[in-house]
Amino acid sequence: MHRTDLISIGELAARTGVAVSAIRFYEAKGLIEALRTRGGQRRFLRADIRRVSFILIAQQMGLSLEEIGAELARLPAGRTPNAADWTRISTALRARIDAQIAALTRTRGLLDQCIGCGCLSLKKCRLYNAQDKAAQRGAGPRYVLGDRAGEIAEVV
Amino acid sequence: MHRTDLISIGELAARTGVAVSAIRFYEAKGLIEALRTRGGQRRFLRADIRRVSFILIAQQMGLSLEEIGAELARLPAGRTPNAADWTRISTALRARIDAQIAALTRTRGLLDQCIGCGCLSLKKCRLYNAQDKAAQRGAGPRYVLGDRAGEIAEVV
DNA sequence: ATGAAAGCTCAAGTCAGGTTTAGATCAAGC
DNA sequence: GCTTGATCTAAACCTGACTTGAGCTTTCAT
Repeated sequence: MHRTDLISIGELAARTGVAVSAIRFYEAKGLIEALRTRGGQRRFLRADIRRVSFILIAQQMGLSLEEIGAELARLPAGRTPNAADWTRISTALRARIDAQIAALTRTRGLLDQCIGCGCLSLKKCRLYNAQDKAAQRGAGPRYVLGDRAGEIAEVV
Repeated sequence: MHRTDLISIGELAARTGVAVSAIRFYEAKGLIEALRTRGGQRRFLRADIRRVSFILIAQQMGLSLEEIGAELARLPAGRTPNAADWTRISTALRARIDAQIAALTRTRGLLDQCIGCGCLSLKKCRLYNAQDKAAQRGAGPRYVLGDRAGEIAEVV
């Protein structure tokens, strides 16, 4: 069986469902590494499919690329994450999800009290004042609006 | 009682805990409106404190500024949201939060199955596939990883 | 040997939700 | 009247996670 050990960026992209540009981006960020052909094209190891998979899954769990990079960097010498690594990391992720769910549930409870109250007063509103915001992930910067709540003075 | 009807941007900022720059930003986005002094400085109605409060709370519930703007625009002639509006909107928000919690709970269940599995195979991984992130490039409905998944999952 | 497809680099653009900066002007207390 | 602090505008900058474009080069099947 002839199947080469090295795959092109296009193949890596196709097999992971990630755009070619994203793979270059990950490489630039140091999340993955590539060998080069004489002509300068990238060649990846098959194991990198797994590595990219790891990135995607971890990302879905809410880790930033930076955090993912930190996890990957912790592995010995460019090793691809294996089962043991995944267990360690996914266990940590579970805690994270638990916290997110708890925060949302708390918010929902407050919202229930708010429905029909209509106070819309920052001073009184327990919903607003609840410290835990729903930790939703998405595109763009999330500016944590932090501890300014103390400054909020009397509202109309 | 002398208390002016109109407040400066600084006072609005202080009373809502929002930065002055953010208030100008909201105005630019059409979320709030300001009168002007002869000299060109903004003057807000006291009711705008409530309006900004609405923005903050809705934001906390996960609405984007665009969505918030749409809600505000729906109110008659620059009116500030009142109790009835809030009830309507917060009821909708509750559904949204319910959905978020449901999604997270589902993910957590999958993660539990994943912990210790360590497959990291995009083809098999129900966690990843749950998110339904299909690869839309090129020909073929390759569900990522394609035919060589066995090879890839072999690390386990 | 050739022509299309895929790849390369580097710079810049995108979106959200703002903040920062610069230089000028306004409002108000003494 | 003067000074000080608040405000003004416009534009640039920020993070994160990428994408897009321009202009060339490499690879591969025929």
